[in-house]
Amino acid sequence: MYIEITDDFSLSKIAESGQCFRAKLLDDGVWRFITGSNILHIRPLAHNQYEIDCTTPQWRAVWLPYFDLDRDYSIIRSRIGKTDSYMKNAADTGAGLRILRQDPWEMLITFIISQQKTIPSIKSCVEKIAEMYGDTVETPYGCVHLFPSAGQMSHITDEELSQCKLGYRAPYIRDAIGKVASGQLDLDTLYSYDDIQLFNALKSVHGVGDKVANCIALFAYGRTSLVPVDTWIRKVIDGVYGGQNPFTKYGNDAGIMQQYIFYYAQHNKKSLSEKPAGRLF
DNA sequence: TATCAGGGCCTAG
DNA sequence: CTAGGCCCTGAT
Repeated sequence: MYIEITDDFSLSKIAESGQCFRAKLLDDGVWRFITGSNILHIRPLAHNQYEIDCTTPQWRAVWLPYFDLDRDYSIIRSRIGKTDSYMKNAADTGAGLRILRQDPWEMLITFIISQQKTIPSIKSCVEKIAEMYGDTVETPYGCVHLFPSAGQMSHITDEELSQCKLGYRAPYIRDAIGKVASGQLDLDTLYSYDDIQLFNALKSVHGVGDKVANCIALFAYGRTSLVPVDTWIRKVIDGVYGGQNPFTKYGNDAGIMQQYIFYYAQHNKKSLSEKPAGRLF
């Protein structure tokens, strides 16, 4: 079926944004996204039109919230003040990015893995886990491995875990599996928690620190006021903004600004030597 | 071939 | 509170 999306929406930028690691460009300009047991094939056409291979109820129930399409990102971008020129450049460059609402279990495991790894390395780990333990689904574009549930992963042996190239993170993953599979940590109930409660609950898992907890809260639970500070964001805060956090003043949009800047800094390293708004110095 | 840094976190002191 | 170690991969 066909749909129209008029707000900011770039599949390539979303796929390269460092928040999802399994999105893939297939043949014929078709993108594939996976979340939980849902698989979407989507092809951009002209005039904001997209061809998709799911039903209207599936689109509304799963993919519309997944892509955060009820939020108007172009308005959010337009509210960036002229005094914050670096932020404005980042948002102009990153226009089309969206904060995804992804599966919490997959994000918990994925962002534990992410520490001290490059994005290509994270992708290969996640893909390996899906191949080894996830359900297999046949699609017109080939077979897809879903990300395994905590229950499915609870049977993994230590030897199998080490095959996934997790390194020192293996015991962290083991702890996450144990807590979630046993019900000690119920990721669904966390939706009803406020930001602080959610943050603390996530940090109860071994290997989940401030940065990873913020990533899960932002990229799974849609907590857009939270800002994960990784090495790139750190470079921008220190090098461009003189150590002064530029995100807090954006309130509920702070996490979205973080995503524009992460994308901008990663794809345009020269930007790290840009001058910010003159008023800041 | 060698070296470095990577969407950090834990532990020891 | 801070420094050091960590398991491995992709990039240079």
